[in-house]
Amino acid sequence: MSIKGIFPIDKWDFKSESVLTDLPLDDFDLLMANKTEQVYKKGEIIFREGSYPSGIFFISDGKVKKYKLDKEGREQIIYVANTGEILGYHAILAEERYPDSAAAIEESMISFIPREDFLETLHQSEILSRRLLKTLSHEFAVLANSLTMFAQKSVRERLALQLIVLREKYKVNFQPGMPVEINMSRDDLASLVGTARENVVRVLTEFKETGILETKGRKIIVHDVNKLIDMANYK
Amino acid sequence: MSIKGIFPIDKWDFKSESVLTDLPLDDFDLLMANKTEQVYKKGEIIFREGSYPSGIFFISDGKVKKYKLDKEGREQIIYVANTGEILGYHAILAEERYPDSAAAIEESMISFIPREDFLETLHQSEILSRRLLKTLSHEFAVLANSLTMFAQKSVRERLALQLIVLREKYKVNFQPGMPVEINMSRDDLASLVGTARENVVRVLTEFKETGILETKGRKIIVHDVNKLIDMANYK
DNA sequence: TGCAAAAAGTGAGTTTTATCAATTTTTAAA
DNA sequence: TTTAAAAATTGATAAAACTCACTTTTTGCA
Repeated sequence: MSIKGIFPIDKWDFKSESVLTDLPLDDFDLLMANKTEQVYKKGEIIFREGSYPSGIFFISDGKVKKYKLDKEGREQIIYVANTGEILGYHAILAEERYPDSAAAIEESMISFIPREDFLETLHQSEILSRRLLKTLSHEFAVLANSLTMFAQKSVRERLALQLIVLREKYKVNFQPGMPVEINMSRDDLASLVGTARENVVRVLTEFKETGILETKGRKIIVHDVNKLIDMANYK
Repeated sequence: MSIKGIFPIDKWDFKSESVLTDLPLDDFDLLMANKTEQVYKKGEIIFREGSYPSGIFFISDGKVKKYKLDKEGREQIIYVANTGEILGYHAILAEERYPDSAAAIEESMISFIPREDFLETLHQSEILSRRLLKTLSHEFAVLANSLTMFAQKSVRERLALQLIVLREKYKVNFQPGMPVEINMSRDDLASLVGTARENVVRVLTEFKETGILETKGRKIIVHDVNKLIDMANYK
């Protein structure tokens, strides 16, 4: 059985991939006219909170964390964006500075589309505009879920929940029964779950002892998603 | 000095009032053609999470909490919407069910605009579409802030922060130096701050003892916003 | 206006989470 | 492969937050 039958994964995923796929050719060409592509190494910053947006980014391949730093420098991950998703459109559409920072969490291939091209395409294309409205509205639901999770769930429940979500994001050429390796540093995991690294490690140890998962070095392999769903205590 | 000089209140406010104000007359008329107006008493539910959206709502006067219930029935307030703001558009634009519930937290006058009228106006009006994109993108920034607050701030800091924000929302015919009465139940405050009622009461007592605020029955009057900003420990 | 119900407030004990100080393991570069 | 640096892990203690049981105050309605 797919995860969708047992867990509402949609409610934890932005789905911004669907914004650009199968856009009418005219719109797509206009948008991509001046795109430039670049490799970002693990840890490299794509844009910084508070700076002025110069365009949007498309993840051809890789994973990117969207995060905020508080004044003590503590990082909070808002969302992990995957291959096919776009970044940086919020700031341009809101006519504000970037509300968060973005950095690659693994080596990633990312295209840059200049602000003017994005806005011009948006002006021309009702489909793009409609899709952005749809995606942004869906994002509202996702963030409302995350917010509620942070406000109401324990560290153990939050980690269980995020592992379920991460497992989906780390699927590549997945076949049922195949193991999925979640390859994320404990620090990133901690800042995704909103706790200290030590607590993540302790709960992971607990999950290992109950047979929910296994670790190989930093990699996490989930053996029992159902138990994880139980641990998350999520409707 | 206005609050804007000392605290970034914009980052905590959706600003959805700006969506409908001064819309071109044609668009506005089309949108309002079949609107119906209704009074909601304190506590009355406007829509429920998980149900299908039949239209959008406009708050002519009053205040509305947007919230989610977990499976134990514990409530988490996502946002407090004020006079002039609109509600319920996320679900329609995302083509999903309502991601949260909405209920009046004081007697409110609210207009209902049918889904079809909203969508037709959106189709006709590039301005409406642009404004929604702008508002939704701004909301992303607000929710990212809230999420980070829940993940990183203590109960005391969160309560201080929310009191600063609530004080702005409860301003009516405000003149500098005038007292602002925040009239919200301790239960609602607790579910806004993401803690138990008892903790809200304890921190409020502490704030009273340090002269930050005063209470009159359930009403809270903030005397020293600057100290509150200090307590919130917010950049 | 009085009164019952609801809401607010208090205290004590327990659980959860954070913090600090280490040690061990893993990673990646030479 | 070796090895130094980075990352992960463990343990102990302190601080924060939660829960339960209860008392007091406020509210809104008869």
